[in-house]
Amino acid sequence: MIHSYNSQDKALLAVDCIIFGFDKEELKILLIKRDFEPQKGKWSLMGGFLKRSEDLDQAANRILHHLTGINNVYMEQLYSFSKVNRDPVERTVSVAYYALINTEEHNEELTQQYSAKWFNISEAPELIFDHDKMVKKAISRLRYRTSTMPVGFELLPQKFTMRQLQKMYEAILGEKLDKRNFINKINALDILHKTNEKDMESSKKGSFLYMFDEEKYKRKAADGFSFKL
Amino acid sequence: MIHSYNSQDKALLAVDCIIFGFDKEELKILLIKRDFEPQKGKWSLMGGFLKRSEDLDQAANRILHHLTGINNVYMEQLYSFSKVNRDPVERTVSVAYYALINTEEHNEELTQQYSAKWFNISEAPELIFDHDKMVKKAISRLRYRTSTMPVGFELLPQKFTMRQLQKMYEAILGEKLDKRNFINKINALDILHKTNEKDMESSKKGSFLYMFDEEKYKRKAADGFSFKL
DNA sequence: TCAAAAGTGTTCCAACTACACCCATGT
DNA sequence: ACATGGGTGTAGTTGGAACACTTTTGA
Repeated sequence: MIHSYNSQDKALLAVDCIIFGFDKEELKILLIKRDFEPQKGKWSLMGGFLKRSEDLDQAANRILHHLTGINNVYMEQLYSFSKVNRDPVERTVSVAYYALINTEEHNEELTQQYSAKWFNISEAPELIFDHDKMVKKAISRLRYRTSTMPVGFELLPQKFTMRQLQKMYEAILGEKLDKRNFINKINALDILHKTNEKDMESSKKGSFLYMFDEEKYKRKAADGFSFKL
Repeated sequence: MIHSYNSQDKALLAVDCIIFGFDKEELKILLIKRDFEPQKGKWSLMGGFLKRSEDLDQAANRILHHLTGINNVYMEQLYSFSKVNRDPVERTVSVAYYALINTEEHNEELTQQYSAKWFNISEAPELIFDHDKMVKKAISRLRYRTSTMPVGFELLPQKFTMRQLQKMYEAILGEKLDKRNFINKINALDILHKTNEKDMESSKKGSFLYMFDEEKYKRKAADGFSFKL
């Protein structure tokens, strides 16, 4: 049994980010066309390598920022993928992170300055390496998180309608929800603030805009959410 | 933006295992006295380094087997810990795994051949590095898993009493459960087989022994458990 | 006047909780 | 005979699910 540190194999440590967005109807992921070998030209998650001077959370944020200009978003470590030949060039272990971002705020820059593109979850192309597995796992984690805390305000603009919120949950969960039950439950949580503005784009009648109330949220969060739609 | 693989930093990849056991009354973890520097002599999780020829799951199993003689147990990847100075000797990222094992089957060998020792969760000594954080995270994952599938048959001997099962859940969840409600819920799941043997050790009357029914379980598992105590 | 989305409550049923007494046996 | 843990059922409450009509207004 040899325990000396320097007789051990080392590996490259990559970080790959699954970036979720939501755009009125569909849950989306952000992909880039890989501009280096191997698999140049194929679609890929946002990825990079861990540096000696940073931890994984920092690396994930740096990589996201670097490839998209985005900063300060919700990110969470997902899982580490380590099949021996997952990357054909080098032995690489990849730690996957997922993030939730608001597509409206971040659309232009992304698609223009960076060669990133949003894809509907259901229409995404095949990805390199084991990235498809990562996405699958991220979706299931996102669904779980849904029942744990009121996820996904990160995915919407600051002001949003009940209908948008509902559609977002439907997109995440992959099922239709009842309109009245949904509103009742959301209201029961008591973490929204109803503005007196209306969004006139989606209908003739117009629908009220709501905002997420951080104060109320924090008070609730203290004694632990549990939350089912 | 440099993408060449060989200009990247490499890191040591460690695997640390949180081994849970259950012994009549208390949830336990298995620790070893570290026999090499740094922090020689302090208590530690079971750990080792990833080899070039194996993936993380394999490494976790190898390490567990190597340090305890145990094979074929339930293990699951938990989280990767990566603070820059978490290990003072080398930049090391550690992937934590947790396992559930039956203490009765594995007690002798462990404490004798290997210098491993079981500690009650509440009485465990302070551990090296960030291992305490790992344990905390593992417990919360274990609690979650409890509501997802009938966890913890791994922790009991093949035949067990209702009371043992209940105590195990109480130990995991850290709260008392109502005897009658507990039995009703377990029976509603319909995954146990009642033998006609009795365990005479715990009481004068003796209590029936149950077994986990894998067939029934598999049929249920197909359409997704959801399970609350 | 019609089409399209917004808004709004009630009833029913299933699931969870709380709760107390008798039984079998060894000492 | 008594002390110890084993075993059993019900009533009340709560939370989730199903469900349909009226309102507003732009075209």
